[in-house]
This record gives sequence, C-alpha cells and structure tokens, in this order.
Amino acid sequence: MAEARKTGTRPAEAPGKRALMDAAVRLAASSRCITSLGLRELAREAGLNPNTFYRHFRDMDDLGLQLLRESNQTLRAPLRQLRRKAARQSIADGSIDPLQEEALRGRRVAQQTVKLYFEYVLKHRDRVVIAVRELHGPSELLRAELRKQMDGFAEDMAADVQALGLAPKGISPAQIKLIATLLSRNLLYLSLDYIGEPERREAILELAHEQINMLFAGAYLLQEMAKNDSP
Amino acid sequence: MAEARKTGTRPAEAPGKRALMDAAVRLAASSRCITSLGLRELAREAGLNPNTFYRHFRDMDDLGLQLLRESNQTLRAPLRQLRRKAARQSIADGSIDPLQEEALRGRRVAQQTVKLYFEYVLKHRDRVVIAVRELHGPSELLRAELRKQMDGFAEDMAADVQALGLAPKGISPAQIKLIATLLSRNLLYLSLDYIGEPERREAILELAHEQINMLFAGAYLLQEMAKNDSP
DNA sequence: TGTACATCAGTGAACGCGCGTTCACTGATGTAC
DNA sequence: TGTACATCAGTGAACGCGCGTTCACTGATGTAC
Repeated sequence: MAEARKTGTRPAEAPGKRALMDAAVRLAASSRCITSLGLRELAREAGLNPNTFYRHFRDMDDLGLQLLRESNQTLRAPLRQLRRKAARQSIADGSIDPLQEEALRGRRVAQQTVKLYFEYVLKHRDRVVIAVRELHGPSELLRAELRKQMDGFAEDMAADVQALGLAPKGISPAQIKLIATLLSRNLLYLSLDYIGEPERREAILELAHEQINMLFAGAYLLQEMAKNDSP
Repeated sequence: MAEARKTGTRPAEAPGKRALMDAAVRLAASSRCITSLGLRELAREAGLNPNTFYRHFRDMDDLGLQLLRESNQTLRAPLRQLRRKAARQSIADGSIDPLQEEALRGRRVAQQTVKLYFEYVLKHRDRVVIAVRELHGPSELLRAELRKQMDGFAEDMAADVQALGLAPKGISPAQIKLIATLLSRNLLYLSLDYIGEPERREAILELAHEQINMLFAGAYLLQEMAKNDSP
C-alpha cells in the first residue's frame, strides 16, 4: 500500500483482501478444501475481523475463484518461458553430428523443460496443491474454472511444441494437441508426487521424461504405420 | 440383516453402520470431501441418531478409510476380470492372417478393456468420484491409502499384460510396469471425464485408446532404437 | 430347557462452543465545488 | 486553497443455530450353566 500512495494511484488491492487470500492459501494447502474453509478460521489466520471477509468476497466459492485465477496468472506465462528457455539452451551446444542433433533436440528440450517445470512447481507448491485438489474438489464452479485453465496449459504446450519444432517430423497438429493434453495433465499429477515425495524426485523426473519420449515416439511410429498401410 | 439371521450367523455388519456408510457415499459424491462431512449431517441423511456414529467409527477419517477399502474390494477384482474377459473375446474370431492377428490382438484387447472399464466405472461412479477426490484430498491418511490402492491396480495391470501377452514383443517387464503405472492413473482421470461429460464419451474412449497405443508403440520403438544404438 | 448375565446397536436429552451473518459504527482517502 | 460529502476498508458486539461430544438409558441377541 505504501507504493500505491507513492505513485499516487489508488491501491489496486486492499491489504485485508491480500491477507485473506494468503491465509486461504496457507490453510487450504496444509489441510483443507477451499470450499470447506471457515470464514472465521480464515479471518483468525489473517489477523482480521471476521466481518472484513464480506468487504471483499461474497462467499468461499468467490474467494476460491479469485485465488485460482491469480494462481493461473502466476503460473501460466512463466511456464511458457521455461519451455522457450529450455529450447534456447538446447540449441546452443551443437557440437555433434547435426542429423543426430536434430533428432535428439526435442528430447533434450523436454528433459530440460521438465526439470525447470518441477523446480518452478516446487517454488509454488501451495498454489499447485490447491489447484489439483480443487480440480477434483466438491465445488462445480471451481472445477470448471480449473478445467478451463488446464485447457489453456495444454494449448500453450501444443503451440510451443509446434513453434519450436520439438516433435518428431510429420506428427500432425491434432496428434500434438492430443499429446499436449495428456502431458499437461500427467505432469501436473507427477509434480504433486515431486512435491510430496522428496526422496523420489530423481525417479519422478526420469518417469516424466520417459513418458514424454514414449508418447512422441509412439505417435511417430503409429503414423508411419498408418502411412505404410494405405498410401 | 435378514439373510444373516436365516443363515444363523451373527450379522457381520450392523444395519446402522451400513446406512451411515451409504449416506457418506451419497453426500461425499454429490458435494463434499469425506473429511469435511458433518457427523450430524451424516446421521440425518441415514435417518439415525447422531450418536450411532460413535458405535462404529472413531471419527471421519476412520469412516473414510473403511469406505475406501470397501470400494477397493468392489473394484479391484472385477477390473481384473474385465481384462481377462476382453482377452478371451479377442482371441475367438481369428479369421484373418495370423501374423497381423498377433500384432493387432493387444490393441483390440486394450480397446475392449477400456470400454468395459469405463462402463464398469460408470456403474460405480459415486465410489470412483470419491476415491479420486480423496486421492488429492486433505486427509494424509486417506491419500496414503489411495496411493497404495493405485499401486495395486498398476501391479494387476502389469501382471495381466504380461500373462496375457498383450504388449508388443520384447518390451521389458520394467517398461510394462512403468506403462501400467501411467495408464492406471490416466484411465482413472479419464474415467472421471467419462462420468462427468456424457456427450464426450465416445471421444474420451478414443482418447484413452489412442493413449494406450502410443505408449506401447513408443516403448517398442525406443527399445528398438536402443538395440540398434549399442548392440 | 430355562434362567441369569454380558454384549452391543441404537436412542434421547443436554452441554458448551464456534459458526455465519447482521447491524451500527469509525476513520482514512478521494471527489466536487 | 478550503470545505463538505461520498466511498470504502476495517471494527466490535450481538443473534440464533447447528455442531461434536457426553451421559444414562433401552431392548434385542448371544452365551454360560
């Protein structure tokens, strides 16, 4: 709020609202579904009067929705950047045979991306845990919002895979979209394991990587077979 | 309870306990995390005195655990049988070229199994929805139980794929286990979509099938490539 | 076969407590003139 | 530049209600002798 006054603009967000949303993140991540949080419980955690809640939210679903949208903004763009960063890095050291280079590039980008992805997820673990919980949670409203967000992630991934040329040659856009849908889901669930089972992190990374390879290799092989079947 | 008296044995399960568990299934499936159900709410739904709860359960986690174990018993063995049934059916009509036959068999079994699987899931939708919800739910106890159950499903699948010879030749047991782990998860989530989006059911079936094909084809290709790399 | 006792599912009343929601208030900031 | 008014975040007290838990009870069934 201090900066808000300095710049002369009205504060975009009341401190109490911020405090309530942060409190919700803390409580929901550690133990609850958002929708089953108590209003007084929340106010207590935030150090505010219970009544303050009503200044900013209609009910818990309302707060949940705002929270999930905020999380989405925090996560979506940075995750795209991770992919682009990984793609750039993997171009840099083109020392070996350029033909193999091409074939291996997608794989290396994938591996890099997954690693960065899991690290990023770990940094925002609370948000991620909450999102997954609500993805199958009791509130239809929140579930719908999250399904939409998941679609967004999948579209990003498909677009990037296309734009950066990460898929084996000849895989159709439709297949890429399919793989992206599957992967964005699976990576989300795997990232939960990554968060929850620190001792297995290496193995989970490996698993994710393997899964990506299998899907792309599989798509490639199936498509080649289809070509030979009826040319 | 009637049958129990007829056979002369003591009833294995009090009717009140049954009523409470059924009420919990109804309430949790339609709107809540198990752990956030109210004891009085439950008793009301079951048409019983609130106090009866304490005759059978320590707390909600206790009820949840018993519920999940019961569901597991309802689901695990029948799902294995589905696979065996599908495998038997797919052998029956061996009219075309036996070589292609062999290659296609795994695929057809997979397709059959997935179809039967989704149908079975639909029949037990409440149980399945609850299980997935608690798989990422707030109770550590229930999450652990479900992780164990998921491992069980994956092991079943891997064992069946091996025993029934459904994987392409030469895929290692380790790879089969990996694929089974991925698939048992993904099929679970897809089955939620199947339940929740009736208009997309055909598409979801197709998606599941495609995914299975890609994973097995991918595993096959990767393994062939590894062979050629360093023989 | 009968009787006395133990076990156990289910009842009903009562408790204190925290909940969501309401109302009327405060005090700071922004806006009009 | 000053003044009057509106807006809005946050407060504090109060309400009625449903919650989880307890205790003492009932009545059916199983068991010992």
